[in-house]
Amino acid sequence: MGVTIHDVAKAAGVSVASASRALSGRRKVTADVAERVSRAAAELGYQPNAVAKALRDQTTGTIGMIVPGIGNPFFTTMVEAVERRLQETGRDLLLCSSQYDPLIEARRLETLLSRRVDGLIISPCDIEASAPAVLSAAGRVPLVQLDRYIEAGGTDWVGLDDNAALAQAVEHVAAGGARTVVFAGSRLVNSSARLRLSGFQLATERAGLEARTPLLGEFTHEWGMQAGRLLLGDGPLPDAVICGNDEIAIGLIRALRLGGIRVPHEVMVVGMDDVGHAAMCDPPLTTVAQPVDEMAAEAVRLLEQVRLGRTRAIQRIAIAPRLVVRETSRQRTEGE
Amino acid sequence: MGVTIHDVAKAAGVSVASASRALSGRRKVTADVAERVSRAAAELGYQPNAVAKALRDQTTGTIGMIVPGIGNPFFTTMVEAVERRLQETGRDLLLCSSQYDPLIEARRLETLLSRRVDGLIISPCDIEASAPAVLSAAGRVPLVQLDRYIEAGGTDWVGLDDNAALAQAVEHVAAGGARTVVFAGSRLVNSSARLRLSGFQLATERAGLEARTPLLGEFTHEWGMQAGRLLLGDGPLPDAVICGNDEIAIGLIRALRLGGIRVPHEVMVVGMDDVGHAAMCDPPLTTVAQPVDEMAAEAVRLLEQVRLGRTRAIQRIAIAPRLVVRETSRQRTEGE
DNA sequence: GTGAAAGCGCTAACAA
DNA sequence: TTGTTAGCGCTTTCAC
Repeated sequence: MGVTIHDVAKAAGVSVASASRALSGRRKVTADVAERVSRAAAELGYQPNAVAKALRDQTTGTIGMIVPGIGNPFFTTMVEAVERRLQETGRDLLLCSSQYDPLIEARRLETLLSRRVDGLIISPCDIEASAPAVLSAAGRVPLVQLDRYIEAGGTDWVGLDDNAALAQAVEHVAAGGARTVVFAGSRLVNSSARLRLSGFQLATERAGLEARTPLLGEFTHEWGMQAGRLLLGDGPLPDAVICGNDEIAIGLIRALRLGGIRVPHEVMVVGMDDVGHAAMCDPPLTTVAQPVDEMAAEAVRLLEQVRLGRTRAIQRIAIAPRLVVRETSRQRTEGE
Repeated sequence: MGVTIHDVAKAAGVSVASASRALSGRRKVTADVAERVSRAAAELGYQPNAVAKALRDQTTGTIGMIVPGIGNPFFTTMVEAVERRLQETGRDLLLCSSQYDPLIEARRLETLLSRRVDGLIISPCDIEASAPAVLSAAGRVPLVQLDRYIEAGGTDWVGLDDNAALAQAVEHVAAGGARTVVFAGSRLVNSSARLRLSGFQLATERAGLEARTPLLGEFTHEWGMQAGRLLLGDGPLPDAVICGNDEIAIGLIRALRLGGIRVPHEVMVVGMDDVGHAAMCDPPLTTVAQPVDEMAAEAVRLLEQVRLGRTRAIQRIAIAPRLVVRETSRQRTEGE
């Protein structure tokens, strides 16, 4: 480490100012200077110091991202999409996991801020407890919430149109002949959980289906299995189960099959997200896909807008989902 | 943004030096000064500028990590483990994906270096093409390879003891009564692929099993399915299939079952890694677990050692795997 | 078109 | 113990 622009300037026989100009190419220099500087830089193996540049420019070219957990394939997919998007404009991603803990989340927010990230993309882990730290951060740097959000509002948000997603799922099973249907989701500690449940209720009402008491636990495979067992032990099965995410759906199907129930013949199951192993499980899972790339693109675009200093209203962008019909939901033929 | 240590000093009525000392607590100041400074800082909402500190200290408290793809659950698990580990010493992770492309990888390496990361953890995507960039980076900053590595050697490495892993898998199916066995892995473009194949060959030889021609493709579910179909269409099935990772195993099992073959009754299948859905697939997958947390810890520890300036020999740390017997490999009872 | 110099925010010498 | 100051590496006025 350690060849600076001074070394390059000296080797090229010019001032540091000229070296800087030549290297950046943003100001005119004579061809001769340009040539000498670029050769000197190459020979010395000069590599600009981004830290010094950041201090000088008051911008780091870095975006911070905080997700509840990197283990969850949904967030992983999001991270990947955001990273790709940032690459296109030469920026880097500072990634943190809050490990589903608002305290850790607040701490990570602090360090990201102290590292002077140019913007923040966050999926807050708790709809209430995350609010103070998120709002305070939003006051200091462009911030957009992605997927999950805090109740308080006050910052931009990009996510799924959960109402539309649940409507698609419910209408799909209704069209397949379902009359009774239950929702297996997560306890209402985050916005996704709440939105999906209320979207489900809205949709079943509109479709005239009988909605049983929802099963609320975690967004995990384990909870899916438990929910399946609950269903098995509790009277007649519903015609269909709509799940809060794919993991729950896969666990639930497994429990059902272990209980001797055939999917979709006896119970239809629909997941949500379409990440990870949804397409590969057995049978392949019907689910509602989140347009992850679009969401990432929107989030980055929003960050940009604020950065350009435009004063603008707070934006909430809900992106339309796409139903992916695979094999866990069979369209029953007429009269069957 | 924008309250600096100067503002704090002025508000507290002391010099910036005293403010700095009081804030860091690393040098003696009178109780009075300490008190006034910390109150001023709190009132102004002072937040130290990590960029300036980094420039001054010539250290950023940041570790760069490059993995081939964030979509792969194995790398995700690794990233998570490393992130957790770094947290413990107050450092942050700058995460990049090379997208399995040596060119992108080299570029990411450059920008990480220019951001002056204190160390680099990388899983090079290509055993040969990744070498120049990795070696050049290793010359500028502490670097450890994790999991995959480049052929050239010359840097520290932490990974799985692949020979031991394959030995465990092979001995397990041999003990279960297998006589003929085939390996379904990835083409030999990275070190993991090579090591696992050679480990397999060694182990089958030692165990006196008949090893059929290996099936080499990608580390993906799709390739697993294709390999399964290949097996189905090609004469008598082997007694067991050892797979290069869990994704391949899950795909292969699916293809086999679609072909009417029962697992493990007709063919035993063993995966490798034990991340993602291995435990949750149907039937649950017997696999060889990578001790991811330990590997992450070792990698971070190695970085530390170099940082402390100890001159030391290049280290290669192979960590022992752990066989996880689930249901895709049945121990056949004696005389069956 | 080029060079000298200021300054981004911070900490550690060095003096007092 | 405290204050003054230099300097980390860079870019950009401001003169020439």
